Amino acid sequence: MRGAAWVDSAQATLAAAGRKRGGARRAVLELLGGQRCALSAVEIEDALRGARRRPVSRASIYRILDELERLGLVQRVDIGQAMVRYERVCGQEEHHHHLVCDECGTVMPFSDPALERAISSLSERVPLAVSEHEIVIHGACRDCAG
Amino acid sequence: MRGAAWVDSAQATLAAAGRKRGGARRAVLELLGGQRCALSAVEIEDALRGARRRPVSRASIYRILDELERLGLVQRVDIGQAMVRYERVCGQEEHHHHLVCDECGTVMPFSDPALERAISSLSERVPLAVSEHEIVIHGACRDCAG
DNA sequence: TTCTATGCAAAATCTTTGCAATTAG
DNA sequence: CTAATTGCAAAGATTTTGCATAGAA
Repeated sequence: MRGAAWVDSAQATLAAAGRKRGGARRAVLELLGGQRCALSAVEIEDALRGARRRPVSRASIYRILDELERLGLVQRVDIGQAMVRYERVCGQEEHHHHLVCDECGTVMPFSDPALERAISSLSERVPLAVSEHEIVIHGACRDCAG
Repeated sequence: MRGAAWVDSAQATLAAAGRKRGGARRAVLELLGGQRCALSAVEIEDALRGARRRPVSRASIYRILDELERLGLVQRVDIGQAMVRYERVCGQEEHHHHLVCDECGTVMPFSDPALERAISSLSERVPLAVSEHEIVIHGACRDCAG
């Protein structure tokens, strides 16, 4: 699913849930739609204030992200720094995990079929009704490793 | 490595780094030594105040955890809730990951050789000098799933 | 004595909530 | 008109820092 398609589908889901269309939420949706990887609330606020987009107050950003998460349109990603990040959910075809550079904080996506197989086989043998999983690989990126 | 052995080895590492022995740090070390899985700073504070242990101020807990992490004696574990947890590092033989119940917040350890193989093979093909990895599986525990 | 360790209080972050004003349907 | 949306400000929660005192070597 491309970003624009995700925005449309998100708007439809929101409408079906009885929500109205506000400018703040639209700005957040469009930003996330153009994003490949996870952003924190603060990064979203800065991005919306910086560019030619509509500035959105931080409280609204948190409320909007919370609602999008409840509707399954974005997912929380915990990759450290005691901060929550969110990224859009696009179904299996874009399922991925994260590489984090502990030096500069850069986050990159990756995916690996063998890893997914190992996880899904494991999920059946675990004392938990598994809903999702998250893999974070830490290290030094090429720039920082020198 | 058992908990007591880890405490001793941690004390030795601290001494080698020129640190002196304070009561607050000792209490934190002994608590972590007896722990199988990750604790947050607040959980550590509560545990130390509650039991017959020595109460330690929160600021000291953060400073101590930070130092232990720099010395490689504990590692941060980011399992969500926008909160950092720490657990002792015991070498490969106790390497594990985490199951998190999103309902009640319970955290359980697990390990899986197939998963580790997939990760280590992946680590060589990734644009990052990998230092560690973290896997979190979310879901509902048996109590909460009903 | 000298440098580390610690507690307390204040500051800095990140996140949530209450309330009033605005806006979509 | 009615309910959802939003911003602002205040409250909460987690983490960090400054400073003075206590403690170990």
